[in-house]
Amino acid sequence: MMRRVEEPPDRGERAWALLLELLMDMRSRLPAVAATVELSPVQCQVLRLLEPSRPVPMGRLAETLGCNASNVTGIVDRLESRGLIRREQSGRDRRVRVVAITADGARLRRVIVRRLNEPPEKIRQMSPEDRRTLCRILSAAE
Amino acid sequence: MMRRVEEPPDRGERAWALLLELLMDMRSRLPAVAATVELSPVQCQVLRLLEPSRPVPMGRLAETLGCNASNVTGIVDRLESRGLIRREQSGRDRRVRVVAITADGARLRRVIVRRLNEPPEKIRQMSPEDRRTLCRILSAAE
DNA sequence: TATTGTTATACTCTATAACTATA
DNA sequence: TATAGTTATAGAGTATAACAATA
Repeated sequence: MMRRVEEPPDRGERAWALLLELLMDMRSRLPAVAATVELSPVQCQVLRLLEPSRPVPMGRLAETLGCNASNVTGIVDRLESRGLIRREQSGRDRRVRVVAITADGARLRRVIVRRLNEPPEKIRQMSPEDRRTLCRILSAAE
Repeated sequence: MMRRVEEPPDRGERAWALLLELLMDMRSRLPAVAATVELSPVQCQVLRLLEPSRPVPMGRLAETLGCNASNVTGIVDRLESRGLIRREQSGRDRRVRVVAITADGARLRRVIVRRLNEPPEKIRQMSPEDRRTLCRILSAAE
């Protein structure tokens, strides 16, 4: 039986395995950055998700974080008690509450985003051409 | 002043920003897979780190997980009480304890690895050529 | 009736500090 | 003295189930 050596059957397993490795390596990055601003990893993640002037409903936060809705209550409580975010009423549906970032929150958010965006060693060591190619592929995958 | 439009100054920020987006998206993947085998995310991660016949010292686990050594005690306690791993003495230095995976642990580990390795939608949708290129670039970055 | 967010509960993760046993 | 791992403690994250307000 012939084996096609040049192109083994693959639905993306190998590409994903390599990305997964990177993901696992980077798993301690968010906690590390969060610690520099005295936030927990999830709190940091929520702040990052809240673009200024773009309030997000609690339910959607739970979805994005992949956690139970009841947790969001506590996470938002703690961020709100530090004045970084604010709960607001959403127009139509009076059951829905949205979370908006405050001025203080936005300032801290900029610090967080800047630190998270600092590319790790592995990326910096790539050739400019590989980086461009990587950008093209990942942009297309959005 | 001339601006080089084709190649803006960049130490990998954009490539990293795109990867970071993907990684943040994938952040709920480990918890999801962990839940299917009734483990916590860290417990799942530890099991994944423990290749059969390759015991790992507690201290190195703490390092890899990016957490305090005292946490590893509890995490290892819970995995050990379920018979998935075993603490053993390390040869030379009698202060060091290594963690080895059991037969039961190895069986569960295979399930975990198989589920984690299932590539997500974004990867599957890439063209075979893009996937090959991605593999090449990421492999080189190891 | 179904849905959004909250509360109560129980367990896990986390860092800090103090401890033990080795080195 | 320094290091590897443990214990105690306190705060945060997590899921489940029961609940209030609204749809």
